[in-house]
Amino acid sequence: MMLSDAMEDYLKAIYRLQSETGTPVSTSAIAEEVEKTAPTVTSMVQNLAERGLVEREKYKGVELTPEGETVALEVVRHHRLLEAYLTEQLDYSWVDVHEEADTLEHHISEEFEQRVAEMLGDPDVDPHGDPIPGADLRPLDGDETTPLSDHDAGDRVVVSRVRDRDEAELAYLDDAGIRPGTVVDVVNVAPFGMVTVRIDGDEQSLPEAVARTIRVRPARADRTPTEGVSDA
Amino acid sequence: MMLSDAMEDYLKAIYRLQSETGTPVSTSAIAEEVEKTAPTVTSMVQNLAERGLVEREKYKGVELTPEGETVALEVVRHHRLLEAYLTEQLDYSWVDVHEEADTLEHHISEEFEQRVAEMLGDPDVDPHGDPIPGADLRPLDGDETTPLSDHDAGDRVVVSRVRDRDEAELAYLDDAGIRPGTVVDVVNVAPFGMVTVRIDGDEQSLPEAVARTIRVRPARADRTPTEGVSDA
DNA sequence: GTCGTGGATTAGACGTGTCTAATGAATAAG
DNA sequence: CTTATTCATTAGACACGTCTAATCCACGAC
Ligand SMILES: [Mn+2]
Ligand SMILES: [Mn+2]
Ligand SMILES: [Mn+2]
Ligand SMILES: [Mn+2]
Repeated sequence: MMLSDAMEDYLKAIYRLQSETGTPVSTSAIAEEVEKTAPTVTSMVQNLAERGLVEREKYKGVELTPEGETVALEVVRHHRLLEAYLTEQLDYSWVDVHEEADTLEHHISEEFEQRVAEMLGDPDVDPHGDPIPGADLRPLDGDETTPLSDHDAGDRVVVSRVRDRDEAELAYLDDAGIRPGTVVDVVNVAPFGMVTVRIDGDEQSLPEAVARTIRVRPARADRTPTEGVSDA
Repeated sequence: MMLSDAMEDYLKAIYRLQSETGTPVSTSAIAEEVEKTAPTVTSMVQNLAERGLVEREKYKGVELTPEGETVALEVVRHHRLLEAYLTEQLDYSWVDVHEEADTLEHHISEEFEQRVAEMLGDPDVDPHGDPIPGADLRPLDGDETTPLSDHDAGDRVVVSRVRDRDEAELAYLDDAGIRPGTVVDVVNVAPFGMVTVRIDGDEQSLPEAVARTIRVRPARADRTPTEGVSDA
């Protein structure tokens, strides 16, 4: 099936929204995600439904079919492999890679995908900590991470993934030394505004808007997998 | 100026045809090069003329303006850098790179171009021996090479460039051990058909259709630049 | 239950790149 | 010169992705 860039972007958007909420996705949510108007989305969604890539209930919402999900996973795989490749092989900063990958994801061949994956040793996360779908395009596991802003003073957590779309935000995080793998101690959570954390001994405060986009997992005490859930 | 992939491809086509013949380019020649119908070409050429990228004389032909040539050179630079990059860094065969580059050339950023060029050490030819325009996009020098088929028995020549668009042909050349830099002794030129050559001691015959697409330069006796024209 | 309102869809339009069919221009052959 | 042939252009159509304006539907407030 020959799909346009636009169609791929809509499928990716629906995929993302669907994974976030678990429920059918609204026209307006898609419109916001792809930065198009609602009627534009309606007509594209009709098109995708005719091709069997989404299931649609009028006035209700839209869901990916298994085929649609596979396409979305392919695009996401391209995107995240490219991000990894650009940072590791071409010396891009993780701040800039998203935009470049967002275009290239639609234009690389299967061969390119394979060679890049091989060159990188089949990585399973991209530079922002987002999981890279495998070549088989099986659905990804559910996300176990929690927003940093949901944690309490005293918690010790490890940064798992950060949002990759906002360059200013990434630059901020980069500067703060926050990236996947960073160990963070939550020092204080003020009711409304700042989250104060300690990183590498330094204390600093993060606006809640930022803390909400940093996804973390519990730091198991000093890397000893004592009470780990299945990790194999 | 925001140009579509299609416009870039037409400009590249006009550029190629113009460098080959030196004269204004006909609608039908462009049509053949881009694999579109003549009316399609006419309308695109009108569009390009309105944008000041080509100079057009109705029923006569079309020529690039300096701005149009600059765009063409940019696309050609992308194409050839990508080909070099794919072969050198991603282990592509020179047989396959053309197609991949033909798409990607329209979708890489200036940053990508720069990083690739840097990574490769600013190469000046691509894997097929075609010159890569510099970052300044100055027009390329004229081509000094001659078709192998124009040579006579007894000539010793060095392969300079081969045609990159025909994968079957490239596979053939690859197999024959013919690539840029290969030293070739012309053993015999039959009036119509074969050109017999010696490469690395082995004699083999090439169909004239192939010999015509292999561009060579004289092998200066054993790499001693005695009677060289200006080479600095 | 009715109704108002917000979100979704339909209607209708436009720009782009492409096509086929019809027409027009340049030129080579007589 | 006139004409036949070839090549280019114009005319008109279509698919696609997008928009704005008009209409429609669902659902929460009453
Ligand atoms: Mn995209
Ligand atoms: Mn990412
Ligand atoms: Mn191209
Ligand atoms: Mn080439």
